[in-house]
Amino acid sequence: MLNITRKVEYALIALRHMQSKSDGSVTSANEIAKQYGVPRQLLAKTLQQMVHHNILEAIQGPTGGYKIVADLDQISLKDFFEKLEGPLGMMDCYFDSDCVQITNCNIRLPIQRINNNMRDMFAQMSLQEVTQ
Amino acid sequence: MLNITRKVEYALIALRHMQSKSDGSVTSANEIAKQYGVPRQLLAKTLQQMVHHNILEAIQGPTGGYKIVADLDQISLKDFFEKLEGPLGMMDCYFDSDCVQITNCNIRLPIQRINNNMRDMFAQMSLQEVTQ
DNA sequence: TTTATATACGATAAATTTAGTCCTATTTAT
DNA sequence: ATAAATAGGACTAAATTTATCGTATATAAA
Repeated sequence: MLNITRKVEYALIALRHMQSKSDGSVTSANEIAKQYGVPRQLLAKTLQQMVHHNILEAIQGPTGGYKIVADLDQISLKDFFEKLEGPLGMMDCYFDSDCVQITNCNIRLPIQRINNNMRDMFAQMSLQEVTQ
Repeated sequence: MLNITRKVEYALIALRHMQSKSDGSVTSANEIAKQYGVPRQLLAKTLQQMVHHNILEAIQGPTGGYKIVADLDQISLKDFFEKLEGPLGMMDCYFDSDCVQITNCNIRLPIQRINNNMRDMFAQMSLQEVTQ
């Protein structure tokens, strides 16, 4: 329960790996996939998503790859999770609200309280704290 | 991401409903199912699970039902979640460990750190705080 | 003592979500 | 040209979650 997804897992593995390398250097999806035994295509998509969110930069062509361009200290874990997986919350009714029960639901507020606590916690942790 | 399950949701709805009633009174699965539009059988199983964990007591036969017997102040949200859904954690590798990558996984410790923070948070919230 | 209405619970099916693959296009260093 | 990389849409597979089915047992009340 409350698991993180593979996508987040692969993203963290990749970031951590890249951080261990010298600053200018570039890492291909293949390199990470091989070293950590992770599916290449799925990993690539995740890396591309991070490019999209300005966490990584992509260099194309052979000898290409990815490198970190964001300051991971400035990215909260909450933002990171949400960039990769969308809204972070314990119940969907706060986001899509196609819940028909909404009028006589007696736990909206209680759950929202849990939600806020969890979001606050992840908002206070930086990505750097996790990948360093 | 990081959603709670329906089971937990239904359990919270049920507890909250029961708390709003007078102390000796009994609530049937049917009553809750109808009032909140949740599937009766699944709800019933959840209630039975709570009986098993000494949160509720079941009274059988017609006029039977369930009532709260535990002190919800004394049950942490962490324990509650784990009673219903098993170990609370962001990655399974801490529980089943059939992960072949374990030796060259570079994020075990970082994730464990997140894990612990999350578990601590839920350990500090009581079930009563949520259902009151 | 029959009936109706509960809980109890194993087995299974349906639905949803997550994970992974396939395929093709584009970029670019050699 | 070629090979090795990113980019990304479409699709399939697997896993998990959610819901249902069916049957047994308990018991209050007619």
